[in-house]
Amino acid sequence: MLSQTSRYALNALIVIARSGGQVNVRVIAEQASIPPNYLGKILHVLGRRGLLRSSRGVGGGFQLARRPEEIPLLEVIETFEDPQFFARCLLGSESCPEGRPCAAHALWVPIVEQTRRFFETTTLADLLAEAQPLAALAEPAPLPERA
Amino acid sequence: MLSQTSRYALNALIVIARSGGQVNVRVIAEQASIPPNYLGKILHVLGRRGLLRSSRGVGGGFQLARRPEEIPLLEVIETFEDPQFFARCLLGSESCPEGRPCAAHALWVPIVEQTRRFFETTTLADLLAEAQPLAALAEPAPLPERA
DNA sequence: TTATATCATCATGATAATATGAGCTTTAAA
DNA sequence: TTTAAAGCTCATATTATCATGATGATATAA
Repeated sequence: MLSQTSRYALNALIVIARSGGQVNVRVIAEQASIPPNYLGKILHVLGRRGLLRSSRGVGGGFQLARRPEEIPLLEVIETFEDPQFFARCLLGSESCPEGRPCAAHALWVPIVEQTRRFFETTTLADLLAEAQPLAALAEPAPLPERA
Repeated sequence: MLSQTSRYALNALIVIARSGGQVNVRVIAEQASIPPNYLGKILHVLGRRGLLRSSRGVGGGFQLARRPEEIPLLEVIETFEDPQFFARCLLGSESCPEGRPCAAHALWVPIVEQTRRFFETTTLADLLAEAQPLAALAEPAPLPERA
């Protein structure tokens, strides 16, 4: 459904949000199991998109540019997926032109709309709410400070 | 959402179903705007899967192995997509292991389930029902016989 | 002011999906 | 029995995605 890149971005944002402050690429890469070099590029793009702020030098890293409740998943996904991601119909190679829909159009539209609405209304905060109980199960100290 | 290959397969099946009988690769490729060589390979796979029957030699071609009402879209899609297509969760690179779901799991499952159900319950016949009125609009003779 | 940690950027490689082309095999018709 | 139509199969090309590595720029701290 989503590209590997979008999944990396979402997982990285969860790690950053959970840290509550600034984290560097190496730490994010470790915690989210993402190749560090590739992650650097992804975070840079999220920065240009206005979702992250970065600072360089000793003690630098990335932090959220907004509160998690103000980051809908749709905004993350749009950054890395084809802009036609939700416009594209089931059978067509492009979006169905208005007034000349593909064979599956009427049947497919409700599914796409519901999916789009999910990404529009679900925010990073919702993922955190789901994720934290699990982290608590897995690790003794859910929010350890890092050097 | 779907790969190009799956979309080609669905569109090809629609053309074959509409013909009502046997059609050769060249004709299907023209009507569905699919590269003929690539289409040949796709149809061959659909044949091995039991969705199509083929016959060679002069006057040969492909035809449906079952009635359109008995061909759920899911069966076509499973032929070309990753088997994990519907098991894969939003954030995970694999399906969420039982008892250790990813951060988005509980939120995402209803969306996936609805989508899966769509592909399970929608058949080729449903696509034909959608497609035919459009063909009638576009062409004077909706179901021309072909040599 | 020097050293080091860190993000920024560019160039390159690996892999999978998509697509093409050529020759082989089977079948039906002349 | 010959011929040609058509699917079958394999080898190769193209493209986008995913990923790595090396170097440059910048900020902090000693």
